[in-house]
Amino acid sequence: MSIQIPRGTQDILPGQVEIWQYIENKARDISRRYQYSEIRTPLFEHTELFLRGVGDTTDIVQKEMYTFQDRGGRDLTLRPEGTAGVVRSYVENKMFGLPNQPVKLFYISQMFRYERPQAGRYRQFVQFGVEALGSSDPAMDAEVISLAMNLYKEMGLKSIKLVINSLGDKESRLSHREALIDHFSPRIGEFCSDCQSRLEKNPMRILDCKKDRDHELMKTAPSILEYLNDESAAYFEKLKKYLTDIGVEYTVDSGLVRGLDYYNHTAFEIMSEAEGFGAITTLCGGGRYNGLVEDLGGPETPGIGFGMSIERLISALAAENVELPISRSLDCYFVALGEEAKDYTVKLVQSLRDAGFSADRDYQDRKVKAQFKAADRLNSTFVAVLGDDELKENKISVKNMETGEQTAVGLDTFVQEFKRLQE
RNA sequence: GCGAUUGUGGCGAAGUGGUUAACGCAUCGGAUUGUGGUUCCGACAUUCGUGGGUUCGAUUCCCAUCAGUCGCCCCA
Repeated sequence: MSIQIPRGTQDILPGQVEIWQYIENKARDISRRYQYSEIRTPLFEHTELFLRGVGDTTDIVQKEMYTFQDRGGRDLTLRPEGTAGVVRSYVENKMFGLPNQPVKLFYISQMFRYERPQAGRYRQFVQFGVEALGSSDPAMDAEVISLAMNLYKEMGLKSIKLVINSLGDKESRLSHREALIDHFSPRIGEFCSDCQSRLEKNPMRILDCKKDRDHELMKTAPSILEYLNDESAAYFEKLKKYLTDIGVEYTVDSGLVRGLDYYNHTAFEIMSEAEGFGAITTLCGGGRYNGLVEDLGGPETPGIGFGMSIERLISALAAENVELPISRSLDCYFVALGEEAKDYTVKLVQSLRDAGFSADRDYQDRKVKAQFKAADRLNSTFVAVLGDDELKENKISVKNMETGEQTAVGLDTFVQEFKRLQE
C-alpha cells in the first residue's frame, strides 16, 4: 500500500488553503494595528526549555511531547506551545535591552502534541499567538485580550464567549493553595486518583477535574478570588474596568485554571458557543506569566500572551456558517483550435500574464466544448477563441461569459483591447 | 493512554459465503465537423484499507494491524 499521511496531521489542499491565507492575513493585519511584530523561532528546542518553561507536572510535558535525540545525542522536542520558545529568544537576544518597551511579538506557527486526534485536536496544529513582554500594566492585559476578541469579531464569529479569572500573585496563590489543601485533604480519599496526586502538586487543578465535578466539596471549595491580596485584587479590578471601557464583554469564572504552570494574575479563555461544535470548545487560551522570563535565565520581566488554534477557528467559522469573502476568479481562458492556433496561444497567454491578468488555457488537447466547460468551471470572466477563421483575419474572438457577448479584436492589439473590455 | 464506531471507483453510496460488484455525482467521448451552465446516449473498480485464518470458494465470517470519525483524560 502507498504511504499515508502521519496520524493527526492533515494536508491543506487548494480550496481550503484560501481560508488559511485569509485568516493569516487577518491575523497579520490586526497585529500590525496593535503594533505586534512577527517573530519566527525554531520548530524544535532543547527539551529542557519546555521542562522548565511549561512545567514538568503538566500533561503537555508528561505525555504529549514529541521528543527525540539528534545524531549528536542532544535531547530535542518539537515545540508543543509557543511561549517558551519566544521567551527563550527574548532572553537570548537580550530584547529586554531594546529601546522600545514593552516588546510585543506575534507568531503563526506549527505546534506538535502527541495526542489521540479528535474533533478540533491534531498532532500538528497551527497557533496564532501573541506575547507582550516588559509591562505589568493591566491595560496590557486588556490589549492582548481585545486583540484576540477583535480578530474573532472581524472574522465574523458571533457565538463566542470570553471567560477571565485571576490566579493572583505568588502570595495570593500560596494562601489559596493552603486553603485548598485544608479543604480537600480530610476527604481526599473520595476523589479520583488524579485528584489525589494533584493535592500536593497543584491543588488548583482539582477544581478543573471533570470526574469529581459533582462532589459536594467542589461547590464549597475556596475560590481564588477570595484569597487575592490587595494588590492582586486591585489588578484584577483594573483589568475588568479596562475591558468594560473598550466594550469587551466577559464573564468571570473563578474555576478557570489553565493547563500550564507559568500563569499568574490574569488567565483567560475564549470559547465557541456555536451549536454542534463538538466537545472541545476552547478557541483561545492565554494569561500572564510574570516570572517566566526569570525562570528561563533572563531578568525579572512581566509578560502576557495567548495562543489560538487556526484549526479551531476554522471549525468555529464552519459551525456558524460564516461566509468568507474569498473569490477565486480567472480573467481569461484561451480556447485554441488546431496546431497553428495552439502554438500562437502560448504567446497570448504569456502576454496577458505579463500585463497583470490571470490567464490559463487547455493543456489536455480537449475538444472545443470541453474547453468551454473548463473555462466555466474555472469561473473565467472571458474566453478568447482562436481558430482558423480568426487567424485568417489576424483576429481573435473574445467572449464575455456572463453576457455571452462575443467580439473579434485584432491579434496585434489583443492586450490593449482586452484591457478595454474590463470596463 | 482508554473506549465506541467506520474503512467498497476521483467523490457519495448499495450489496451478497459462490463466479457480470447496483446506483448517484464528477470526468471523458458522442448527438451538435468551432462555443459553457439544460437534455439524451456511451465509456469509466482483474476489485471491496492491509496482513493472516476458516472454507471447495470470501468483498461478505474470524483474528490482527493500519487509518478515519467521535468521546474520555487534557488541551489550542
